[in-house]
Amino acid sequence: MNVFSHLSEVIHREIEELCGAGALPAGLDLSAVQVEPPREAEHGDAACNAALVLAKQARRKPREIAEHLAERLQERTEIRSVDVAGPGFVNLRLTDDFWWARLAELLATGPGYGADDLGQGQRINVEYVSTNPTGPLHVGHARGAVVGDALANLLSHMGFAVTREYYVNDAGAQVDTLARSVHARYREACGETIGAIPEGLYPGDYLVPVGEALAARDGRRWLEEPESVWLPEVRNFAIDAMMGLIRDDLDALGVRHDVFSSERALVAEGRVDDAYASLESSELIYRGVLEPPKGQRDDDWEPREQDLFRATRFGDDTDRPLRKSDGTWTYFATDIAYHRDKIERGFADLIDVWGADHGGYVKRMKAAVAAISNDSATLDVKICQMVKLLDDGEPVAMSKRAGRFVTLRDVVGEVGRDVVRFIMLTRRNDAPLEFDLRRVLEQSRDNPVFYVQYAHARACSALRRGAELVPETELTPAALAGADLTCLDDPAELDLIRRLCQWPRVLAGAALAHEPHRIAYHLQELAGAFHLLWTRGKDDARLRFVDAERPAETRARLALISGVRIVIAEGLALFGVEPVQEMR
RNA sequence: GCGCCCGUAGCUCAGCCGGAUAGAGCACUUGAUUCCUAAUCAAGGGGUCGCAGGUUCGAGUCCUGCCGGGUGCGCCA
Repeated sequence: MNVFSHLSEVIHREIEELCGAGALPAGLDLSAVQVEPPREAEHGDAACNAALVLAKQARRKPREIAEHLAERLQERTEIRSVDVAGPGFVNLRLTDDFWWARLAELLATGPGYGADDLGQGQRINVEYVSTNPTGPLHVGHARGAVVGDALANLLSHMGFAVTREYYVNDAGAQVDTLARSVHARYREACGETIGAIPEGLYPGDYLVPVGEALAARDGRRWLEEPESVWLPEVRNFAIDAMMGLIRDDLDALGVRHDVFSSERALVAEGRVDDAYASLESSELIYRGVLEPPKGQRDDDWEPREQDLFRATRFGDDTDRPLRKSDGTWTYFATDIAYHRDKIERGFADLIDVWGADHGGYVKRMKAAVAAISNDSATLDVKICQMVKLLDDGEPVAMSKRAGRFVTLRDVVGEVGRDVVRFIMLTRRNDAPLEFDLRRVLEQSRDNPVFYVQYAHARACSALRRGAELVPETELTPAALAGADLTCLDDPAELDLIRRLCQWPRVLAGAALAHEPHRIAYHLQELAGAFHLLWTRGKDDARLRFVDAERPAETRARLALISGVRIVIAEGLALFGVEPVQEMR
């Protein structure tokens, strides 16, 4: 049960009955009525703003509405007390019995607690990573990869039918550059002396084995041919090699996709022409000349008539070109076709996870989605800000131009997949992220990965200990659900139960807002409440989790611990992180 | 010049479609270990929520204008 949804339903019903009884006018709009955990614990277990939001439309004083509502809520058995506070908040305090029943419910559900059917099978497409197939992934890419993957996990957990997608930019000039770079390495592999890699080609060493593999497959046949002959062949070979590299990188991170969509295929199948024709038939394309861009050196600028998409009709700042001067499509044009393709495949909800450098494209892409779907599809773009890589507080130099950048593989090798994944989710996507290679391995309070993992390990440890000292009890969650929990009456214990019971609400909020980082914060708070209780047991023997002299209390406490373990494990699973059983 | 993101404690950041006395960690000061892992916990100080207006019963949150930082700006992707 989502406690807050439950209370919200109860309150909605009570208000409607108040309307029916004439205490309030009929036909009130209750959409703004909310029940949420109050910031201050003294305000109770749940607070409702109904009286404040309804006062105006009901033309009553907030406190008067609150008093009416409080009077009715008082009658309910699960509610211990109701207070009208401040300007008209209705603060609810639930009985201990209610909370114990929720803990039992959590245990009876076991893994999957908090899962819901919010999405009701609604299809949603999450596109992430989508880096150009020109080299290995670096740490910056890891952020988008993890955010997209965790978001997809979360949405799937909450009842959405999620498709995880990677858009392969295998058309355009950059893959030609890739092909030329590989050809240089190929000549090298064939025994030619190539010297320094020419300016404008990719210099990275990762292309050396690709050149060698090409030589091994095709021998010397591309040495004497003109570029126009070898380029398409080498390009295909190189793209395959790069995608293999990228997939391996993603594997190392535990990130997977259901669909890889090829830009080249999209163009070849005429899908861009289709999208163009569709926009044209809606009279959203015209021949026009754009203003020169300001604030940057524009030596080469000359006014030119182009095919322009009326993006300004949909909130963009300027209309956008669809064709380059050589007649080929712009990146934006193929991207429109790609998003149109997603919509035609039956997705009304699209999420794109992009890097910070694409921030300027959000408006035009949203405009395009609105245009091609007649406003029936939504696009949410999650921009992931930069990752600042540090080593014990000192910035780690990264230079893509010199072909020297910290690869994802290096970082995963250094600190492990789980650490990378968790850290990438500890910030809002639009806030920059510091990633300190040294600090994320520290075993201390300020390392969130450790702190949460340690709580899980401690819970496991106590359960192991319980199995030793009270061998006659079964300690599976299902068995513990039947325990007598009434001794869990210490404020710290009840506080922990309440936090566990917020899990469904946290998941729902994170899923609807597309904000997986909220889970990381909740896990940290939960771990904190658990660590606190653990230490309390040192001062106060009555609160110790495992005590062979008192098997009934031990059973109840192990039930609580089992709940903690389940929720932390659930959260980590959504993040794709393996919970640890013990710290070493 | 324009767009987008950000501006909250000394530092790094939360703050959930506006809600009550603005929170956490780090750092600093002090304390807790014969006992389930002290790899932890507790207590304390620390704020004009960038600035100024506005909307509202109520603004860190919404609107407008400034200031500061980041990022991007026809045919590159």
